[in-house]
Amino acid sequence: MRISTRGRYSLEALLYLALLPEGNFASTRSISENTGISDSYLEQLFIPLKKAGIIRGIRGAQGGYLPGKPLAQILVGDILRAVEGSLSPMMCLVNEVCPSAGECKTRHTWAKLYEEINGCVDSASLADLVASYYLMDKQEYAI
Amino acid sequence: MRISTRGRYSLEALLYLALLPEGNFASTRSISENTGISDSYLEQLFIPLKKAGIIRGIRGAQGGYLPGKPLAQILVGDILRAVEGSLSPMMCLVNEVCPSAGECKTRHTWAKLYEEINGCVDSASLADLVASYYLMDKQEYAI
DNA sequence: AAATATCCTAGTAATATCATAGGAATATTA
DNA sequence: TAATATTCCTATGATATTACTAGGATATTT
Repeated sequence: MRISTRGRYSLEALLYLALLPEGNFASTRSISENTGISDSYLEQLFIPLKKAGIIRGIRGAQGGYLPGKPLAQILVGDILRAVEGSLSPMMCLVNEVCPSAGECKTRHTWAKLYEEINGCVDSASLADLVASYYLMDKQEYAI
Repeated sequence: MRISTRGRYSLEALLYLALLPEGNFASTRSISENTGISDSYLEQLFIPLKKAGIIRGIRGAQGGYLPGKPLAQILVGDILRAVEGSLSPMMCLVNEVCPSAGECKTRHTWAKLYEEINGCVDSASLADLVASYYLMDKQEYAI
């Protein structure tokens, strides 16, 4: 029941981009230096993130990446699903083809958990994370 | 972000035991025949479930397994945690030793998700699953 | 043209998952 | 008491997933 490093690194990298001054961008190299995430691994993660419109790449020398849309429109769940695939606790809920869905005694349990997970990760946007980062800096912050 | 077959099989097997007439028990062999789960794999899963008091084993010929306490006291979360370990989406929340917990910008996100997951799986007991199984049988049941 | 990036694909090492196998201990039954 | 059926326990192997690394093509800036 873990979020892999793909999801963790992606969220950390995106928060890094989100904290840049509006309109600025950063290369994988500089993100790597500031976050400790391998830059070649970051490149790999950025492919699906770009495809999902979550980041935008600027090619060529002095290029880099920046958020692909307003921070309030980028949900934590969007980032995680882009790099991790569906957050369903059970594959049978994703492949809509499960033949025994009708008589499955546990399907409801998984379906509810699936909803809760999506609801939770979709309840916060990057804008929210940025806002609570500034709060965190000013006052003592307990988890 | 998946529950593995350990969790899935365990819940299915326990629901099977829960649906037996009060006080009855079943061998891994018969559970296997009725659920399609490999019996040697079931045996493996039953070790931690027994340790957690969720099931009780009766040794010898004509032995078997039965729920270890009243169904209302066996939460879905108890079963899953027994065989899967912590349901935390991020290991750093479990090892309380994360050195950068203080300045971690994403910890709150994971902590909240962790709470939601535990809250969800702990909101239903085996007694609840049994009850909704009988409902499911009587009326047409949409997920 | 040289340098610096993104972009894209392949490969590899480590880890986790999903079992299977075999045997010891224990209880029942004949 | 012997045979049988079962839990109990450990080890091992196969497969899948994760977590990277490497290298080169393409684009842009200087």
